[in-house]
Amino acid sequence: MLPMEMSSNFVKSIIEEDLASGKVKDVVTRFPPEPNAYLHIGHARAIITNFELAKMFGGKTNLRFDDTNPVKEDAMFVEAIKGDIEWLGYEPANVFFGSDYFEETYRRAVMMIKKGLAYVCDLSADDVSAYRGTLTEPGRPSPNRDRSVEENLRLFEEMRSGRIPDGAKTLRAKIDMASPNINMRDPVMYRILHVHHHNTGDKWCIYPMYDFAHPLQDAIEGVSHSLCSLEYVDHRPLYDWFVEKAEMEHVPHQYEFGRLNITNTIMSKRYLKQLVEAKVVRGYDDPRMPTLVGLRRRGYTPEAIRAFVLGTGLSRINSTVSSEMLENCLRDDLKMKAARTHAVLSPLKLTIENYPEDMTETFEIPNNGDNPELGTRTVSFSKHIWIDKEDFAETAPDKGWKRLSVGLEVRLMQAYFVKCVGVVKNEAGDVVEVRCTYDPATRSGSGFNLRKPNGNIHWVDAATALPATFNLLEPLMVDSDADRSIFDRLNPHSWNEAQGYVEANLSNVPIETKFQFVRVGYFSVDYDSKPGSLVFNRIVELKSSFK
RNA sequence: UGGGCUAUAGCCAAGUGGUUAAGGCAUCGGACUUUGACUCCGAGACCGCUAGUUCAACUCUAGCUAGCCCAGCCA
Repeated sequence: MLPMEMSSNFVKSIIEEDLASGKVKDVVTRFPPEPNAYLHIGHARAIITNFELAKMFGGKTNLRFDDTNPVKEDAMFVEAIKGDIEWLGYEPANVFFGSDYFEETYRRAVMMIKKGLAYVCDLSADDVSAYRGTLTEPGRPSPNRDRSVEENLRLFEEMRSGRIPDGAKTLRAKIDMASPNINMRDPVMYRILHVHHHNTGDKWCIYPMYDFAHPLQDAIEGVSHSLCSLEYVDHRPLYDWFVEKAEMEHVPHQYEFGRLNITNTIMSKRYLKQLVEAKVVRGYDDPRMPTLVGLRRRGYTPEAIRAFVLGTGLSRINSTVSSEMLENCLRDDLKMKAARTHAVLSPLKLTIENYPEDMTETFEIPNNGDNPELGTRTVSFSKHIWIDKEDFAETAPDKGWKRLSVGLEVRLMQAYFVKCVGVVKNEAGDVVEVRCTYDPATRSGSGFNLRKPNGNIHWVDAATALPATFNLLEPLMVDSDADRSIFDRLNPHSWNEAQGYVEANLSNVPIETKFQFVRVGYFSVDYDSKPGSLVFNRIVELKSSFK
């Protein structure tokens, strides 16, 4: 069963307590992506968690683009990210940018200088690093640590004016160079970057660092619960310090949860970029990619992704969930929603000897036997039929064989029983045609029950079937050994194409339409598909206990 | 003795002193079946380890072990 809402977890408990104690009145969360990459399913977890949590408590969720580093960001991603969130089914209460708050952030920085809590530092990047100390040794104070408030004010203004080159000065928080938490050793608050910003243009040449900007942004927006991943745990003391020292009226709190990984799936932005740039994949929306655009193109539904995220829970552990879990969510979602039709992926000709050459029948059959609301469709039947190679073996391999073999009788689903009376082979000895006879008394729907077939197989009428391409997608990675290069871990068979046939009624299917191809799997119409040249992506296979 | 975080079945994950330790995925049986699907029934845990507190410990305490994170003018 698909989980429809978030089960018990530590963040939910915290919110319940905060509400009960009166510490928090309005639940406000936010999803703060940096606009520098396509979103992937790991982001989907953050999105879904933030939105569902707020929704559950009558709160709201903002989308906030964390655009404090113009050298890495690109406005193109802003629209892409908005689209992904909308596709997932969420609507942000507000769409903000970190850059909306540059003026306010600057004022707070000035305030902190006046309070003697921030200073302009002349150290180079290398020197800042050297002065910082190591994990086991304390750092040393910057030579400029005790500059006067007046001088700091003057220099900070000078930084802003544009007269100082990149990297020559920084504004630093005056905290504790001996702190065992390295984040507290006078972290940089502002750096000089003479770079054009996608929102603020050339107005600024100093940009705030994440550690300073983020808590202020949360505070300004009235965020109550600021969720982030585990690697920010060590930043929380800094977060709280900035909120307090910058005298923010609203006090947000940060809570961290573990990242979600999926087996056989590479999730880091960097690796995904490498795959695209090396042309290992066909783009960010390649149906093998774990990006939201990739999953969408492949045929994953927002409902399945939401069920997956809700079903895997939330904790302070970096988890690696089996990809089978995601696959199951897709099957579960499409089980009742998708029409079930016939497709033959590896065609083998079947000829019914006792069926008249010029006869054609049409059958009205249900689109989904478990869901009458999906209606019916008409399929044709005639002397020449395509079946799947896998459904035929000249001699049955074992007594459990439930398909067709010489001398055995199976049901062509929704049609007739056919009995194999012989085969035609080519020079190489491969079976190229199966010869059968059919029994008119066994017509589906007739109530015939005098004998049981050896199995049920799908088929399409060769006279009317449409040729189609099937993209049989497998994991990009076969090896989870993170020590090896991703290029050494690639699955050489991640993309297999099959040429086969589908029912004639699929001639005009729109892209992204989902089907269950009976006994084969769930498929979605690819973006490249068009009438006369149909392309289907296999989203997931059906489960099978057949070995 | 840098600091921090984590530890419940193969994978996720509830559980916050007293329950047969939820649930999902996976796996293995069985039933049903015009999908070897679905559905249904059944099966799995010495709760990281060791001491302790307690009538009672997955839950509290101490010690230990293992894994992950931190030394960007990235986020």
